[in-house]
Amino acid sequence: MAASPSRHDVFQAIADPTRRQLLRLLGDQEMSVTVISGHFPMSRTAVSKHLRILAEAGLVKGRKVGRETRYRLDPEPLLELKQWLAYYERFWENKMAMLKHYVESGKLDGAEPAASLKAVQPTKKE
Amino acid sequence: MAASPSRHDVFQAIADPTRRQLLRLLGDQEMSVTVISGHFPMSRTAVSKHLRILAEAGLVKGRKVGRETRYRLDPEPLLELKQWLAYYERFWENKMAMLKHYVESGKLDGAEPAASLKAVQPTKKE
DNA sequence: ATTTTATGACACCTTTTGGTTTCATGTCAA
DNA sequence: TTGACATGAAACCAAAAGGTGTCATAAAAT
Repeated sequence: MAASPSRHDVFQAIADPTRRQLLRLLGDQEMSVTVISGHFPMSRTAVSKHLRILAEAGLVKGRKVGRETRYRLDPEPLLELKQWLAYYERFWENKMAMLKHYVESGKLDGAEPAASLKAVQPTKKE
Repeated sequence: MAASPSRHDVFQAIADPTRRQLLRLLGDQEMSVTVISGHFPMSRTAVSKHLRILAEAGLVKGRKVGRETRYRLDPEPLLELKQWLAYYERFWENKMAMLKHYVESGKLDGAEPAASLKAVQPTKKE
């Protein structure tokens, strides 16, 4: 499935639900592959391959302890994601500003703001 | 390629580099499919399918204007990503705390902190 | 020394992805 | 009305993803 090192980036790595679960699991504690596999409804081999992909992305680190390999989370690569996401902050700000405007001008009633966000930017006919 | 509505989530949507470029592009301004395609080295149809996936994830909205469809960014679903990411803040804090400890104990010199983060948690032999 | 356990490497299979080209349809312009 | 343009849908394809089972090997336990 995976061949050359670091063929997977953070974005790909977190795209899979199983791998996101793995990250959650490994944040709490270091665990061996077999123990980790116990938490998933798939084969140990499959889990192992997910771990490999996460490792390629730098999101987990494996450490050999006798005959077992223990994996743990390394959150550092998530910073890239955080930075990528930061770019879009300004758009949220815009949305909030527009929402505020609409609310103040009485075009929106007191409906739950979060649900209203999607409708804030009007689909203006041209 | 895609059949049922909303078969793609945000994590999958942003996993592809082309789609991330699309988001960047559509943040600045609303654009028609043909114009968008001009920015990419692939066929218009291919771009159109990426747009579809982004739309399924709610990240872009399409609006028909005469014979063309103009797409624009909708950053709202990125909030889910932001929340997911927020969970890992505490790990960064831990890392920073550990880094601070190491620096103060003189085990790390004044080397660039960002580059040192990966080495902060020592691979302790058991 | 022998056996069991933990893991990674392989070979293999099916589905999904990302891309292509072609075609049908709706809209705009002459 | 006729023709050009914009787009989405469909059929097709190669490669990657996600899974399986088997096997080889190293370490532990008996």
